[in-house]
Amino acid sequence: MRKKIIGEKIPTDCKQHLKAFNDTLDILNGKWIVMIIGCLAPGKKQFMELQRVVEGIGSKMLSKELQELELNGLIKRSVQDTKPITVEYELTAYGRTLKPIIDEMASWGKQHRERVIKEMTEKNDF
Amino acid sequence: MRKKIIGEKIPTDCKQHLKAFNDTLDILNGKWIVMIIGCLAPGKKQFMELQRVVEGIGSKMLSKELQELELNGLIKRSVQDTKPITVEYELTAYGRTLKPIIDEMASWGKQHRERVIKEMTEKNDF
DNA sequence: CCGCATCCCTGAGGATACTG
DNA sequence: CAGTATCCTCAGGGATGCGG
Repeated sequence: MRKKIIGEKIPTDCKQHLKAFNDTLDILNGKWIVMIIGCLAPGKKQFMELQRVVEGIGSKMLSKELQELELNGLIKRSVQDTKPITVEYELTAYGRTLKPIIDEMASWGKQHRERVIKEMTEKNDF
Repeated sequence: MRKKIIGEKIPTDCKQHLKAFNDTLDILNGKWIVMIIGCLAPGKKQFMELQRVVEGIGSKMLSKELQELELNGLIKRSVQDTKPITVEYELTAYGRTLKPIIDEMASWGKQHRERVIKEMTEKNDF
């Protein structure tokens, strides 16, 4: 069975814009994806290191998300033939092109959170 | 039970950046959310109009997504006391602040799709 | 160390039917 | 017209255990 690289959420061919948006959304949508990207941003890391840093993720999910990222060309996997085999993951240049989007979303989310909290305290709604 | 406005995907308080990102992601994540926003962009619409334009969505989902959007202050709901009651939905100014993000994601997704397709045809991988 | 296989559970989302 | 209620499905994701 082929792996899904490009999502197919939209049934009718309405609005390419939408399809394109959903492609991006699908990629960023994994529960740990962005955290992994963030952890990989400073430099290459091994599987174990990632699992320790991302804390909370199981090996299954980590491996799965890494595969997805690799399929999409966002990270590079390289096997080192050390004693017990080790594997290094690193962000590709292409992977870094996601940063502006992630940052913008984070920025919007930050001000949104502040906005919501302000509203709540004003209305004394809790 | 209180409605969820701000997501709580991240357990430990690691990285505010991440939390902020996920707030935005949660909002945009509904299957129909962006399509609804897109349909509302040109101007106000009624429930039925939306359901017709978005085609494929059921009334349950539409109503649920609209409520979420309203809770987040992205759209405004106004009841008209016409013969059989009608309701109008419209994007708020705040809701429009999402446009840059949506556009950027769509743009990235578009070039990503092209990139993937190009790779596939090159490798003759299918 | 790096994963894959397996089982299980939860929640998003669809179908359908019903009210004001 | 504008929803709400109910039931059902299915894929995302967690826990655990095994093999190279």
